[in-house]
Amino acid sequence: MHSDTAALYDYRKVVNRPLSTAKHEWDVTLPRNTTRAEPGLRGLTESDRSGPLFVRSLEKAMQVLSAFHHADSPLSLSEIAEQAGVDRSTAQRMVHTLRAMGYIGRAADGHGFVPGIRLLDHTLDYLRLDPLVRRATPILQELRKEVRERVDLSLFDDLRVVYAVRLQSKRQTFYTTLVGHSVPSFCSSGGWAILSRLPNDRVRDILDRSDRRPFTPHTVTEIPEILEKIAETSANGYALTLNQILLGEIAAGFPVLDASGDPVGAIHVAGSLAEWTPEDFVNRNIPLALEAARAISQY
Amino acid sequence: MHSDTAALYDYRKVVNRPLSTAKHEWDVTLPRNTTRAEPGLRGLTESDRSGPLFVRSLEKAMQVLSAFHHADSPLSLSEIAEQAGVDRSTAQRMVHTLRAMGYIGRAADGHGFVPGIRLLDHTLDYLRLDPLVRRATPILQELRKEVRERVDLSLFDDLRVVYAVRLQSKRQTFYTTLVGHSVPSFCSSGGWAILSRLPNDRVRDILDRSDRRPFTPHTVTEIPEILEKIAETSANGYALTLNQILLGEIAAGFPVLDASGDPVGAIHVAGSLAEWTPEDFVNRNIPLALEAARAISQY
DNA sequence: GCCTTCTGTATTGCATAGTGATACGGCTGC
DNA sequence: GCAGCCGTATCACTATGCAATACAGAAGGC
Repeated sequence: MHSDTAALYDYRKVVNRPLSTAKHEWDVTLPRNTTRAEPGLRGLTESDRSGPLFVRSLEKAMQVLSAFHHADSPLSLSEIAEQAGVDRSTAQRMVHTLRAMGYIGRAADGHGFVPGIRLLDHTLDYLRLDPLVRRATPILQELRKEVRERVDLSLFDDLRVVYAVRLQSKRQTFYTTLVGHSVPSFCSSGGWAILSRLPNDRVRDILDRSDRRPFTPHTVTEIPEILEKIAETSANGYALTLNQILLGEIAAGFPVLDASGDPVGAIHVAGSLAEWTPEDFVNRNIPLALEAARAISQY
Repeated sequence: MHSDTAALYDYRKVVNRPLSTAKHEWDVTLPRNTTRAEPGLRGLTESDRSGPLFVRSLEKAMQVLSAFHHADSPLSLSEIAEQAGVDRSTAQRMVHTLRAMGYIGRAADGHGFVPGIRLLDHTLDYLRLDPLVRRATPILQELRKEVRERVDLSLFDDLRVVYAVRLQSKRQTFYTTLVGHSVPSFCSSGGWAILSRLPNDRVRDILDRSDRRPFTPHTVTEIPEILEKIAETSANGYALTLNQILLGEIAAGFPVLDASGDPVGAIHVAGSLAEWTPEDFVNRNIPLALEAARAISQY
């Protein structure tokens, strides 16, 4: 975990963060800031960024691709330029090149651009090569057979956790099926599970830097309260969240550790409060999931 | 569908295709060439590639990222350089930059590089913004409730179809859960379903350009026979494959059409020949899936 | 033990490759 | 009809990315 702190990059400085404008179908089923979590702060400072090894045109290209992070429909060239913080000419060249390679496509109606299917090839590479995903997948499938609820694997990425493997239950919303979706560490069951295995100062640092806007009226946003929850999690060996990200959702998170005992991800079981009392949910699902999390961990 | 044929790019000319060396766990459960399908031929010719709008450094960067397509473990800089067809210095600069942005990470043991988690952000963008994925997800979930087998949505990409939504059954292998996985059009149920809605010369062209190596002893590889299967598919309105990609697998594929009637993807139902006779499989699952495919189509 | 061969990282002068202002024709909507 | 977008095309300038080369540390052979 400490290995990569040298190469850091705060991409948020260069990618503008416009307010998300809710207007599409799933916005009514999910609080509109569900996609809010941002990629991990990597804080490569100006010094590294101006180093002779840093390829600025590539940086711009990735900013162009990232313009879609805040989009909810196809983007025009000017919109891409604006979102990416580059001028129209640069956007034009980058889009042209990315399009030639399949990383950007045209929208179905011919107006505007959308992410290209070739991106999914890299998704596969990531999932295939990640040792955690490799190890977890069969175990998660076993677990899913026993507990008939949603089961996920999420990966720790600083202020957020990113869903990498998703096994569905019958009740689903759009976002709860998508790989790549992420939620903040500070208020998710996976986040608490991971934070509970991190040193205190690291936890403080993460909470301090987190954008702690609530997802539901019940989202815990005050640091003392979060710390309390994390302490509970630490004592129990798992995290239990009610109504934190989604109203009516109950979720349990279990830390997954690497060989040196550092948390690298979490597995989750999530159900509906309409079907479960918290007690039943815990009694029924926790033991199996705990066992699964231990089996995946290498510590 | 015909809109984007101007921007073409044959990335295979620049990315070497080494033989895949099987040695990891899932290679024993799957034929080793299951990942063989290559990203769609986009054949941007030298003319476009040397145009003043084409950013060569970006091309090299993406080739570097694509080096992982043929990897089954972390890659060293030299390996990346070799796979990507660039010199070590270029690989160094690209890796440095991509790493700073989170698109490449170090392997857990500190030796070599692996794809970075930030790639999953773009996965999410792709899935969120693709109209087909949006429309299909809830319908696929409905369908999954009825037929208790594996249900997928795949997207047409020239010589291959790419899995974008995957709803599991109890019996699973590693690859059958991963988004981004792709299989050739010429021998998959989704591929046949799509080809059955394409004009004849287009089908011929695709078959001619396909690398038609068999996946199993039963894979249909001869063009006349494939054409026959496609004709059947066309007559039935769905494709039925036995042992084509995976031994013991039976799969049905259903074309999904866009507003102008062109096929843009397919949905699948897949089961095990150990549990189903083909007749039962057809009788039990086809009607529901056909209806689902129609509901997703916009034609 | 030493020697070879890998790793990943760092430096530097040169010219090419990317830059960005500016222009154009084709839509859409007022 | 004009205004304002869209995506595309051109071109002179110089900043930017290039590739050869050098380096320290780890791994592996013998």
